[in-house]
Amino acid sequence: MTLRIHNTLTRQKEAFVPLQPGKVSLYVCGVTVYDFCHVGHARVYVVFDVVQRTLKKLGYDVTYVRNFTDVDDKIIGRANKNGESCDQLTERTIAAFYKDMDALDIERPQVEPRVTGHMPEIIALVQQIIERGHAYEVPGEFGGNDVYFDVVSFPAYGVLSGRSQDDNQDGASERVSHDTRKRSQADFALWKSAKPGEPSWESPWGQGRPGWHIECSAMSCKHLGASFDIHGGGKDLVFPHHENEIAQSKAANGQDFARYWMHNGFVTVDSEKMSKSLGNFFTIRDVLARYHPQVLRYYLLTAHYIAPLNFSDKSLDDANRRVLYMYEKLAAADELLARTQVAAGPELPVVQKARAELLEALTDDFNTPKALASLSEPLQVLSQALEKPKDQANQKTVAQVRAFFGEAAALLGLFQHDAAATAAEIIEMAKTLRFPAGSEALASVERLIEERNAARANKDFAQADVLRKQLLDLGVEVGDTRQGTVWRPNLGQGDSAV
RNA sequence: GGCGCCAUAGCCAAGUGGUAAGGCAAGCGACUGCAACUCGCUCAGCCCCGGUUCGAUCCCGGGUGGCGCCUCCA
Repeated sequence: MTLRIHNTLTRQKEAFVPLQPGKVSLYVCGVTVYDFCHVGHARVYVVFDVVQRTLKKLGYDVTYVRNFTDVDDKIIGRANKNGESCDQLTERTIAAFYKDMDALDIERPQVEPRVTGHMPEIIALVQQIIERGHAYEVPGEFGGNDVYFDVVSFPAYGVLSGRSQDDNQDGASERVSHDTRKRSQADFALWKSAKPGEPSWESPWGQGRPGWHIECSAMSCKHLGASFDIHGGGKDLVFPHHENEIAQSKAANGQDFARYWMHNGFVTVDSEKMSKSLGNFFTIRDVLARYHPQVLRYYLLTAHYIAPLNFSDKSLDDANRRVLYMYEKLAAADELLARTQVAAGPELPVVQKARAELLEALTDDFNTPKALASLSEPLQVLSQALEKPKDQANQKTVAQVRAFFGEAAALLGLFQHDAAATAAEIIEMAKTLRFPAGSEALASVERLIEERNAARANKDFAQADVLRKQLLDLGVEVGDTRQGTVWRPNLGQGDSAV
């Protein structure tokens, strides 16, 4: 099956042909580790997790590299503010990063390089760029030299972002303070001379540290080679970060750099980009305090990765209901299959169709909304079959659809957990959020339920219905089952804002 | 100012040159003491104006409305 990828470089969907048959090299820009990740970060890494899973499913031997930026102005600033070392800050942040990623079932890349571990490679790369005449030194503020990339010396500058050098001049001249040491205002730092008290490394230009962009050129080259298949990241990295990476890498070795560029759209809040600087962000752990990780993951996959994704309670609540429903159906299937011997047989058309649609969707530029839609029909068939579980044909349907969801799980990173347990977790989260243990709210719900049960026992149904209405007003749905009365919060009517 | 993206039902969201997936919500029916859950059924002429075409939501041009990048940002 042919994989098609929208390539930022050409702004077109192209058939994917790897550099080496059977192998895919993938580099995704990681995070600068000075703070917790927000939902925007979650989206990138969930998206590329699905990319990576799809590539594996297609039989490729995937080398996935995702870096940590652990030297940076913001890290230094935050560490100083906290009164701790940069190392302490970055180590702690990386641990938190893993906790978030693991919760979202994001698989670890094969290589996770850190900038601090690649100084020799970075320095060598900068030297190479200087030697080839694409960078120059200027005196730094506190001794040592800064090294800048000479944009004018590299005519191809702008291929990715579609800007001419004149465009950049115009824009930059209004907002960026002029640095008279730079030959062109578009020139960017490859190496920064150290200021007192900052982490620094010995280099041919004195004590200093790398500029932001050079690290990715150095690390991708080391772990994937000068030329590799796919380079990804958030849309905001197209310019200048990725543009600069291309310039540096090509200037250094003259070879092709990444062949396919993938950029995911932003997570927005009220249609505005979620970002640290705007302050309109929600950390992953903020969200996971209110929604199950599977719900967040599902939600992040409900839009195509290129499109913007507007973050809202309403959307999460929709996802919450749907994911709970799906897990409950899978749990019911598991329960049936655990006590039933189902004979094997030819695969049902509905499963064959769904599998084909799922794969087709993912191989068409990782169309996850379409992929999720492909699960609906088999799920419906499963639900119908579960209505009459003694029917042998239905049992077969349940077994086959359940098995198919196992396959889908591997691709989407959903439904990989025990279904009954996950469904229970989702309900429990909603309960404890709205009716915390020991709270008056919980006590009153339980009191009403008892009263209602007493009324029902006395056949006083009028009173029972009054109490049901009261519970509903509290956001509680009551269900009378053979096992007794159960209740759950009315998902999606929460008053809490994210 | 430069470059670019988006505009599909109440909400979210796919998609195709030939009369629009899926989800949530909603309505109706079944089930139920009544309900919830569940199952079944119902539910869009695709921002506006031109053009190309036998035919456009999908192609081209213009407009309007959102948004992004050009400064750190996933």
